[in-house]
Amino acid sequence: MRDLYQKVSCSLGDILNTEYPDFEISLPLWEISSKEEFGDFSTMVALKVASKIKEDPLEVAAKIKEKLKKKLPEIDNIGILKPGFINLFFPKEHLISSFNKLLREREEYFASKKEKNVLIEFVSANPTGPLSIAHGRQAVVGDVIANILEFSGNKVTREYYVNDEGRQIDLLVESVGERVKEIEGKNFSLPPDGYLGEYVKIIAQEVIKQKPKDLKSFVIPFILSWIDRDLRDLGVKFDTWESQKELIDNGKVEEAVDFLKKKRLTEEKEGALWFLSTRFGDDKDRVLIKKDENYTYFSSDVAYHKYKMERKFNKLINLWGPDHHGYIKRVKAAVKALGFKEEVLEIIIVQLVAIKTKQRMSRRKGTAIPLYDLVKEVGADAARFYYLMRKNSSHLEFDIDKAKEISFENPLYYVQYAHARICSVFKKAGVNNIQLTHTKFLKDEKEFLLLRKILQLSCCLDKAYNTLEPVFLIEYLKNVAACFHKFYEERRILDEEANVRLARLNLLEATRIVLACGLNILGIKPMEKM
RNA sequence: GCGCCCAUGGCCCAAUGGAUAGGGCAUCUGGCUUCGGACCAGAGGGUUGCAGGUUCGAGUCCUGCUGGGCGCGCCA
Repeated sequence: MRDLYQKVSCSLGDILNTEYPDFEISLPLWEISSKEEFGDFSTMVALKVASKIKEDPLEVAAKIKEKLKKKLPEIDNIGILKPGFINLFFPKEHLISSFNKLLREREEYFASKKEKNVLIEFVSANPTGPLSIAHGRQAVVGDVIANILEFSGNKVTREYYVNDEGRQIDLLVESVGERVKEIEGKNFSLPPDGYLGEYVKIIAQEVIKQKPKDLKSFVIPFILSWIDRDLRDLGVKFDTWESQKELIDNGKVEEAVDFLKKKRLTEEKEGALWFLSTRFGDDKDRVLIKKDENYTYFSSDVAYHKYKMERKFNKLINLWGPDHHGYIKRVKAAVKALGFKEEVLEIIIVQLVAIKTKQRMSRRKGTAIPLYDLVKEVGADAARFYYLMRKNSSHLEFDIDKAKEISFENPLYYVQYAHARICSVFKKAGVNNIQLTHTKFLKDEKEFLLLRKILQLSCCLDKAYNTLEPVFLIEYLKNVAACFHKFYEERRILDEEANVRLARLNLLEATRIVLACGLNILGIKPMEKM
């Protein structure tokens, strides 16, 4: 389907270039038809062109159709509908040959070879406590974006940036210290903005047990081990953990600041050192070194991004929470000032998880809902699927009191059920490996409905890849499952005569491959029974 | 005060300025002596927050209003 899609896109692009050179082409030209009666692919370029040149859309569509017919003689059915849509119907032989290829190559059929070296940084929550369910979304979305990139042939490094330096860390360590005193029965007083969560007491107990020499260098790794464990329980594993403290200790921050200084992009004023970020599109200049001679968080971030670039990645992706929205301009400014191309860095804002409770989630106040509670309650797979059900930019409603319903009503099980049903049919049929013949015995319209649907996976993956939105894969898998369940209800498989039976078993196997492929990319294990 | 985002059936969400505004949950009605009923088929439910405007065409774009969320540190 992918090769067909590309061919069809090129043909249409050529026609537009020669017939309507003034028309600016915006991709994608074709989209998967929203309804079966609209064929395999639809386009509304005729409408766009017509509005630009003030002609009748239907006439433009007719003209384009004639040109398309000449370029694509193998496609016998091209339709035009009401306002000016052009719809393509692929002949069955095309679908059958794609079907054969799919069965031969299996998941590989949908893979591609982009061969970029990508760094994706996500979660990066301060090590000041266990991860919350809000971080869970960042973790799963980042992980699945990484999977999508990997499946498309890129080399991907998953990185967690550890903010192990600064005021929040000091506050937490101080809070632990006071809790230690409390447990030991001494006088204690929590700092004004100290951390109030119960976990602080757990750490304090651990401190008493292990009696570390230095509190800070004990507490942070301890919390990081929690974070790592919670992420693994969710099925997310990082390749590298970059420490902010190490960037400072290794002189990388100093180096980055000096670099900007030498380029005369800094200025001393009011006792502080400022980066002239307004020269690169920022709203105001930013402090690099504070009056008290300490580096700001921003200055280590400049160094961090410099260090990212130096590691020879051709694409950097950052996943941030919406609270960092105002931070984008200054980091992009820094990237430009450091002499790198701005487009290399892509920043995705993943919205927070909205909680249906009166109280606001705060880790410091100890009111955040821990990620491990959710995973314990519903399991990693259901949590992952649920997290991916909205676009990155959409708020995700999350009612923790309904966590059990999340697992029971999770559409994941609709998809898993389709996979398990297919496995069950194979078990009943008593076949282990399917022969790749008999695909030519697919004749029934119901069969082709399902076949068309499963072949769309490559287009769906392209869309998810281009937009970095895993939600399209979720929607697609729900769609495939629905299509399969319907087919299963309408047509028998095992009690048909031999040729049809084998053809349908092949169709089921292809459907199973598609479902498994999609689920694997989502980091979810397909179930053979449930 | 400045800036950003959101408002779509009872609830949660879809819909690159384009095809009859779609789907899930909930409600109601049907469907297993037959490959798994965690399924399928069907029904009801909408003036897309309000008022204008732009055009062949507006849920989508512009202006104003109402109601909600968030960001605006030499915090991290």
